[in-house]
Amino acid sequence: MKKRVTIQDLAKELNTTPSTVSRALRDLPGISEAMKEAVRELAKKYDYQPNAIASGLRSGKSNTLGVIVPRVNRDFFSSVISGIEDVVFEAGYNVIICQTHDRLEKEQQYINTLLNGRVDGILVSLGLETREHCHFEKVVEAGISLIFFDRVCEEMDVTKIMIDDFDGSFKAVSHLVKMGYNRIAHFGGPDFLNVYRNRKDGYIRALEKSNLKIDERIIIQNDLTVEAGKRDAERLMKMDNPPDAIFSASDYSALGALLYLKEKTYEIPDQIGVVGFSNEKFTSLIDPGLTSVDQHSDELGKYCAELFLEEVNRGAGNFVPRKIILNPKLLIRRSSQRKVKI
Amino acid sequence: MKKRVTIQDLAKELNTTPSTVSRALRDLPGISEAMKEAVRELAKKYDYQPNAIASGLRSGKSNTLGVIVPRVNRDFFSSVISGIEDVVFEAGYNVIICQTHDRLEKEQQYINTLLNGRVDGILVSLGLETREHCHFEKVVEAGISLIFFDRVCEEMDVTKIMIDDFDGSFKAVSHLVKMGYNRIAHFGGPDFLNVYRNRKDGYIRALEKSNLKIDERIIIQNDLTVEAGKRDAERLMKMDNPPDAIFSASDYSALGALLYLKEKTYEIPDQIGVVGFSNEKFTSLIDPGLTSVDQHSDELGKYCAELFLEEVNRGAGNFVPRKIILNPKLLIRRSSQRKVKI
DNA sequence: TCAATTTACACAAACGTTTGTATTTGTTGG
DNA sequence: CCAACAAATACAAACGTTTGTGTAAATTGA
Repeated sequence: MKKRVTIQDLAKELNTTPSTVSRALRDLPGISEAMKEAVRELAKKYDYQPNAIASGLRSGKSNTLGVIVPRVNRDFFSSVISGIEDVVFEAGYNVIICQTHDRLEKEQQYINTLLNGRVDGILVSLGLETREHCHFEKVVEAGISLIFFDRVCEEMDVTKIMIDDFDGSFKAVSHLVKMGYNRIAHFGGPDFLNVYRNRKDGYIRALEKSNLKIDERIIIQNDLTVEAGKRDAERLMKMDNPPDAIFSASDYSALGALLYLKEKTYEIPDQIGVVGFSNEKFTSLIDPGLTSVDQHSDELGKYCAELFLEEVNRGAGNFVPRKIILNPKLLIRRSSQRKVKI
Repeated sequence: MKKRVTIQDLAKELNTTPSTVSRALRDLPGISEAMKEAVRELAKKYDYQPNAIASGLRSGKSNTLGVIVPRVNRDFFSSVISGIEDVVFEAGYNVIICQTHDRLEKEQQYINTLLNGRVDGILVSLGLETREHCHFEKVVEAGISLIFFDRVCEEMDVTKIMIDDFDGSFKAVSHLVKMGYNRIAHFGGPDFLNVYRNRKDGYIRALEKSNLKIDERIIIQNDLTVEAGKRDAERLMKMDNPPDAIFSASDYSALGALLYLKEKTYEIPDQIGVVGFSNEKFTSLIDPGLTSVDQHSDELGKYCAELFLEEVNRGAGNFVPRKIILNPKLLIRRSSQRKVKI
């Protein structure tokens, strides 16, 4: 086990001091070019690697960014993460990824761990259980930059970046209407999360605009899993007056519905249309292809990262929190393209 | 911006010293129960949070584990990561996830970053480009525990954990043979990676055992993407003597093949069978369902994590590197279940 | 030529812990 | 009652950087 060479070792060999070596390595002013060159050369010779921990302790900066998401195995989130990583890694930051599995407790735990680890910033997309936000207040109090994306905490005065869920829903439902569906059900998530409330509102607005009746009995709130989708599709289809289309706020419950409907040999899209949300990879692979709303996840991640970098570079005080809303895009696939309009 | 309370603040208020407080908090012997209680109480009162950076600097332990994978948006990897996280988080470790996107350069970069960040261990699954391993030697030299999973570096004398790719392939191909297919093509990856070499060997062995001819022309090496699958399926089907089944070392290229075949209206599985590898989520969603080999990804992640914990607890010297091989499981879906045996 | 300024470096403290050792206090046995 | 010992705590150094300040030498300007 090789002992790692430190700044002090370099200084000793050059008959100088750690401070000079440190400044030389970072190319700070006040050091002669000759000395800088000598330091760089020796550092290279010994393959000197700075101790990020020591540096972090002294400077108060860890060059690490924490990212908290419900789960990494959602294409949406893993794609956002890729976007974030691409940008911040270039700027010399590490990324710590934390999965809450939609559990509030995990979220709180991770916030603590990240604060203890002295990350320079935290990017969060809320879990399904999160209705309070005192754990996030701690982040702000600690002077650490906090940015929400997608599922945001609206009460907090920090930067948020999301997509226009209302608009995405509105487009999706308007498309269904245009295809001739006129009794459109909705699967939504908890109302306290911006994304699900807005998706529902967009759905309602689109119906209103088309003078279609809003029927609370076919607006269903569930946990947006495949299983919930199956279960609630069954419930809907067994009603006296079943819907002729389902617009789900999640691709997963849309998939559940689709699987149920296929099993029961409903004709999709002719008999019943299905539309999801998020443009998960599988939506283009299944049969029929599932119409969905793309959230520009990669772009969103990059944007998040850039905002974070700007915020840390400007210092907490000199940065005005902002809200950024990206326009989503409806991707029409076969599950909603009725050939025969009734 | 609230100043964080330190061990020294607590010591001052209790008229004692930092060392006593530190030991009290960690419940070390040599401190009276009364003092421990007082310290704990005050720590709670001020919501004292230990500075992990300072602790890491002094103790030489960062309580962080680095995980390097080709990409997080593969179900296999994201599931392994979940397994790892579940286990090590309980033990007080953080996880830093790094994506190489199968690029050697990224892999080397991340190794450096993790070493600088003084992680306590690194778990790696190799990228497709990795043929050398001096960047991993550095990890061992630094005395940091290194564990490979799935795509391992065979030359290195460290713990490796993988699935029995040979066996998985053998099972898959034997199944195809049993279903009556007798000209089975193979999509594989680079031979220098254990997983692809073994999958190919298993394929060959299964053919040999069934006295089927090995035809090099229908053993194809590509980059295992969907596109490659499409392209090479086309190539195969345009041969004079096309195969009646394709066994792919990756679900993605199997999917590509399947999409091409469906587009050309080949009957799957009757005219041609398709089998993939990894049991990606989409395999059960597409139509027809894609037969695939499950790698127990979650279990594998947990196992990795447990081995890491054992290794750090025992200290680098007192741990015998080992090789662990999990048995994979063939999941038979419709894409290979011929109703009519020819 | 000499004070004023600049340049290049050295010195030392600090970041918040952990840990080995010294010291104080209290307890025990002969 | 005092040496011997154990228990509880204090002291101080250390981890490897960064950074504010001090200081000598080199440079400048009149």
